[in-house]
Amino acid sequence: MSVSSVRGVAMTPEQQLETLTRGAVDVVSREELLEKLRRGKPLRIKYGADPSAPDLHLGHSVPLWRLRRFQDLGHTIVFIIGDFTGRIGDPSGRSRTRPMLSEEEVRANAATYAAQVGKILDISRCEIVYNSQWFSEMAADGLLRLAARYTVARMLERDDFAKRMGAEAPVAIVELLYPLIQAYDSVMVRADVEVGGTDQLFNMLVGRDIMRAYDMEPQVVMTWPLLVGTDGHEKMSKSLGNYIGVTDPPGEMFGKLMSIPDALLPQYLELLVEMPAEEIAQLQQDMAAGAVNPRDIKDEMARRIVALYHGEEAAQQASEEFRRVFSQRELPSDMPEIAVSAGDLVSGKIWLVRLTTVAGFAPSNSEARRLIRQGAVSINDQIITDENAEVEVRTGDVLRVGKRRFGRITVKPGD
RNA sequence: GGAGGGGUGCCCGAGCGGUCAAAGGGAGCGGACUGUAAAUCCGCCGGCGUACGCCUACGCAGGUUCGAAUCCUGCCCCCUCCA
Repeated sequence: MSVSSVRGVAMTPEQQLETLTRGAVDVVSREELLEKLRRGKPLRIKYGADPSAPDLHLGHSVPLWRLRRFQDLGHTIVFIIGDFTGRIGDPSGRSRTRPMLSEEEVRANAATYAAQVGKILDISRCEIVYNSQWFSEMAADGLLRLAARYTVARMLERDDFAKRMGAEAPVAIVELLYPLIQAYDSVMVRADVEVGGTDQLFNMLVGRDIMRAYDMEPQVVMTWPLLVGTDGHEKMSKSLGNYIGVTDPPGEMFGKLMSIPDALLPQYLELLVEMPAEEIAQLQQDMAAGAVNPRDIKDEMARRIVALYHGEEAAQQASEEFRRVFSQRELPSDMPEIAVSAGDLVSGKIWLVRLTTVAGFAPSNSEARRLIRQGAVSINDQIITDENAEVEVRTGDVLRVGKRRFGRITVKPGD
């Protein structure tokens, strides 16, 4: 068997280089990568995972799909679960200390993580290692020896340290250590290549220096752009709430993809469905000229992306459902049930504010009142704006709040 | 160790004894317009069952005062400069 074949088609090292680096922002360096490929042995490709946030989103998927190319070419993906750092608790983010994770939590998160990564990579062919394996045994002298290999000045060059210092925001000592920790991982797994988002460039480059300091051949570093989130401005991240999770149900994934600003389309087409640059350029022209409706491009793209994670059929359904609910303003075919206890009804009626909060469509009565006053709440398409309204409900009635919150009421016998 | 600056709502930021649930901006939410796009416009934006009422809130804990985000004391935390 050949290490350099895709579906049986042999590739020369030069062709591999071409495939593997397509769309990359940084490759440090192409020459070194080519050299490694020429040796004809499977390369070890490192990818670091944070065990505190096991929710994979499309932003993560960008480097992961590139790892998939490596895997298809017979190379070995090495996943490092950063449980050591996760257990210490990273005080960065300046507002609150991240919670420390117990060993069980880390394991559970890692398992979730692996399951999600499995949607993109063949996980059975990946090596999964925990960095606590070596760090929990490293004594203070080992850490000091590692720290001695790097200088403060070089560490402070890092963009976000510089920015935070400038903004008078705190930078904890351990944060300076993080790049070293990550770099040492590269030493321990004997990485040939490390890939990540452009925000990881600095850390990964430190990896090269540290590997040299430990007399190893430095890893090749490759970065891909950070995907911008659904808000159209910030990078996709869970904490900003602008993310599309790979485990989002088809309908939700589809809807989120449809709601991205048009300006994001070229980037999404390139990074998520790997549309060739010429095609993207052509589409942009057509859109500018009004020859195609961006909505249709989005629909096509959303279908392709949903299909990657949920299959063709689910993708097709999501598209049709979307059209039905949002274009034609019909009711969704599937709505969550709102259970109302008969005991909550007074002669068949319930306070609308209460109904809204019970349904989970508003976090507080005050919020529910606001929504009602603003005309966002309807029952069976009847908008009700009286916040004091007592409404009659029967099983089967549909409560709607805003554009996208729907529920079908079920009256349960109760005390 | 010394000197100085600062901690306000999800974020930024004004307020510096009453008229403060706290200006302004951002984010978010709702409505209009649409393609669940962008832009724009209007409205909302701590909680409490129906309330010119009550509770919670301006780092934490006390105090002064009829009354404190605003003054005083102690503590915690951040930043800058010097050592």
